[in-house]
Amino acid sequence: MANKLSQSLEDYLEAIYIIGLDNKVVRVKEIAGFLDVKTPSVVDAVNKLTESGLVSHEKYGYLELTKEGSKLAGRIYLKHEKIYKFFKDVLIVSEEVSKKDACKIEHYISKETMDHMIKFIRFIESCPEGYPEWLKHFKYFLEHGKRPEECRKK
Amino acid sequence: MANKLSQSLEDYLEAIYIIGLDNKVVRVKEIAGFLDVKTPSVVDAVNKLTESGLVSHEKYGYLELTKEGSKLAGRIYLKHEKIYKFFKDVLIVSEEVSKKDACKIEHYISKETMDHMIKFIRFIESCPEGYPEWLKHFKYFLEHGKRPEECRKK
DNA sequence: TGATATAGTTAGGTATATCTAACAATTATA
DNA sequence: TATAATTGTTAGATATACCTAACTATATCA
Repeated sequence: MANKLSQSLEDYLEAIYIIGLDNKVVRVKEIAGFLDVKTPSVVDAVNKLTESGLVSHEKYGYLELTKEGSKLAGRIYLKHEKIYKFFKDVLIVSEEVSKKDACKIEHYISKETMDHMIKFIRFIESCPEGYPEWLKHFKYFLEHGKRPEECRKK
Repeated sequence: MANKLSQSLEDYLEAIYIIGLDNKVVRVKEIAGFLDVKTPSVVDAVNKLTESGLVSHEKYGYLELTKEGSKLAGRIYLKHEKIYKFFKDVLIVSEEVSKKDACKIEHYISKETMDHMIKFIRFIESCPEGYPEWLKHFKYFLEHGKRPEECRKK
């Protein structure tokens, strides 16, 4: 049914989803604030999403995701969360930058790469020793530009 | 001097750089083939890059990167290479998909994340035991959906 | 060297995604 | 409840990045 969305439309859809998560009513103005655009841009985008059957919206009223829209938005948001987590917890990137990069990259990463990123996180979390030694070493490597002694002399 | 380029213009600049790497003469038609667009699109883009001082191009003649253009293109290409390598060698993603994703993501990744990715690769390569045990385990985890025995019983 | 093939350019069109300014509907309040 | 404030919409402009079709320059070779 719904064709592939542009980056921009994915952003609008995701914004509606995220605003809705806080049990907030979703309005055009909210979305504009969230995405830092003006309201006519939101109206345009929402019209397109409505035509695609992803959003329902009566004029001057509130906005809601359809079942299909919600499913798709959820999938986009999940990607966002996982990429964010990967950058922050594996690559030890600052929260702020991890978030910013995830916002962009979520639109472009393929299924396979996403899948492997998720499995990498799961791999780390399944470490029987808790936080993996090697990841501690990577942290050290980042901070000091070299491996810790215990590691190098092996 | 040169303002930040759009994704599209970065792609054109990088294409010129890559075609040039093979000691090939760079022509409009080559670029069109490389990026899978038509020649008028290339002409448009090249005009913009010329105006920005990144490319020199006499009408109906060959194309060359200026010093500045070459430097910038090299930086973009380096990102591409590193992201590709990270996906392929760390996340064990197929070559094809790693390449495709790197092509997109190179335009959006921030300095910090890029830097940490590069350091992660360097971290792995500096492993005193050669190919790290934990990375072998991740490979196993990917293939079997669980950690290898030796790892779990610890 | 003149005809033809190839490559490059120009002109003009389409789609997306933004904006401002003007206007309309809804909501809040004096 | 009439008026003002807020929110949403429409109309029309701009910029990017493509495209096709028509045209022009350059290169090839008969």
